[in-house]
Amino acid sequence: MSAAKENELGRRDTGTLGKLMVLLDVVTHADGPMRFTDILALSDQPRGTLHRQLSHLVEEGLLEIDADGRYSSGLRLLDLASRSWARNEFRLIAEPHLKDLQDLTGETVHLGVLRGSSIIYLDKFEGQQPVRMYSQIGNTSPVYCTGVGKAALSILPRERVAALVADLAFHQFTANTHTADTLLAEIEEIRKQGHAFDREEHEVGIRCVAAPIWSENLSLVGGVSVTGPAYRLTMERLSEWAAPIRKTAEQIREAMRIGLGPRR
Amino acid sequence: MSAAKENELGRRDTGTLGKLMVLLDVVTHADGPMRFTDILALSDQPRGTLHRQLSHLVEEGLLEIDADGRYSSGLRLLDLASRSWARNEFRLIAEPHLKDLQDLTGETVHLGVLRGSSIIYLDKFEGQQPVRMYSQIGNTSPVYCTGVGKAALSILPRERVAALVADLAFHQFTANTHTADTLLAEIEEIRKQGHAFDREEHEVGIRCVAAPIWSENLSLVGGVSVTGPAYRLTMERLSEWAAPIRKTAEQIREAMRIGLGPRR
DNA sequence: CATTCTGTTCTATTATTTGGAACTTAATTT
DNA sequence: AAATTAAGTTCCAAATAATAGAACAGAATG
Repeated sequence: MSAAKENELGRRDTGTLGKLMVLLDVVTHADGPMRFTDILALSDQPRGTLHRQLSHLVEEGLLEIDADGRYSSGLRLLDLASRSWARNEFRLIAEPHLKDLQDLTGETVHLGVLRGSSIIYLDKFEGQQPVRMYSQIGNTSPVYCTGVGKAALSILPRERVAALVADLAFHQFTANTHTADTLLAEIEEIRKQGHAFDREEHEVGIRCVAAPIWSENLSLVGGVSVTGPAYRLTMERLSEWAAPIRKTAEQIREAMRIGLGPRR
Repeated sequence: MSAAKENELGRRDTGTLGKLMVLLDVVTHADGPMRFTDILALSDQPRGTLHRQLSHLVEEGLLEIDADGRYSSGLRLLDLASRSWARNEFRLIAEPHLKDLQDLTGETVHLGVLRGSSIIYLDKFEGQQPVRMYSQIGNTSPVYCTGVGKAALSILPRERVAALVADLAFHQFTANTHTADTLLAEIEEIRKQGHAFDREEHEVGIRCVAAPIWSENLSLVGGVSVTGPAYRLTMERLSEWAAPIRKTAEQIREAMRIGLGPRR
């Protein structure tokens, strides 16, 4: 894992909080609970310092330490995130439209938002019921291999896309996963079409269509998608859904203009 | 809101992180986005100090600030929590047992854990039944009006329960919500029975049965519950499920003893 | 146009964090 | 079982970051 290397990559790691957040990242990204020494090896802090930093995080419930002295992330994060999610304005505004789209297509509908070079999934409507679970919500995926990600990139100014792509490490998830060049080419296509496909680029057997959503000043950039198994979601079927999904995205954008702008 | 008062109530608010977490709490507990001045009124920091603190939180993605300068909680929390949830050992161990219980009862099954004087819901298996309850993973509820909460208290030493109850503010959610005295009395009952009922004490029309789960050193205390609408979950029905739910709790406890204890 | 309200920036002072070593305690080896 | 090594914790002078308060700037209000 290159978690410790994040220090060098853009991320703020100065200031008391910055250093603590790096630690929190290290622990939450680990495959399982970490012992003190494991963390020490990844952090470039002296032992005494690290020990106090971890103690502070534990005291605040951001980390937990078990009987064996192993650290894992704390449940306070769940509480904070649960509130953050429940009150998220974008999600609240989009919710009814996502539900409508789910009713229309019968497939899984996702709402995602661009954060750095990842898409964070904010909501998901599956089958008959809204799933209020973190099973997928809160998950992040790379921009370059998700429908929502590519849709989001397509409405950013070209220079911002170029800058973002330049800093990206492309991991080849499937045979169809993009590289920098093919990604930039497809984004031009998406600009014209107004919607993006994921042709099994992230996971074999999974396809999706997505359309972008954005606020006027681009402070919020994301998208909606309809996702499902390739055997059911043929490219023809996906193409049929392109228009309705663009319409849903448009409706959400409009609702945001009204809903978020009363004080503007 | 008494968010700022938390300073006086036990919670650590010294140290750089402690102060920042108080702010994060204030913002995430608010009903909506807060302006700088709103936060200033609840915090006892000078303006300049508060300004920098908020900037740091925004820089780390723990808070977000919109075009109108209003603060709300940041999406980074979702990402962190999603990982925390996915890798939580207690949840992973309990998962198959919860699913079995759901299959058996057909009603909603919850897994909760005691944190301070609240129960945090860690997982939920929902039936196909049409009646939807408002419950969400990561949500917290007071110990005194939930089945899992009362079950959890019943396995704590009496002096710890007394201390916890003494510091509790009892909000009367329904006509059946406990007060300190009735709660302590019922906990004695639950100790004998091995399971707890929620007789519409939190929400009118919602009942549940719960059984406690705990680790040997009480580092983890929580419970499972089966919850549903009162018209379907008569007290007779709930009583029938008391045995199976105690069995599920027992199985999870056993699985934890093995699953969490290889290094012990 | 003056005035208040709101948010931002600056700097000497103060408090916290740091780094390094010393010190326990647990695990491993001989 | 003693000796050795590793793992984790505590301590304190020095370095660094946070604080308080005032001064500044911009927007909203009368």
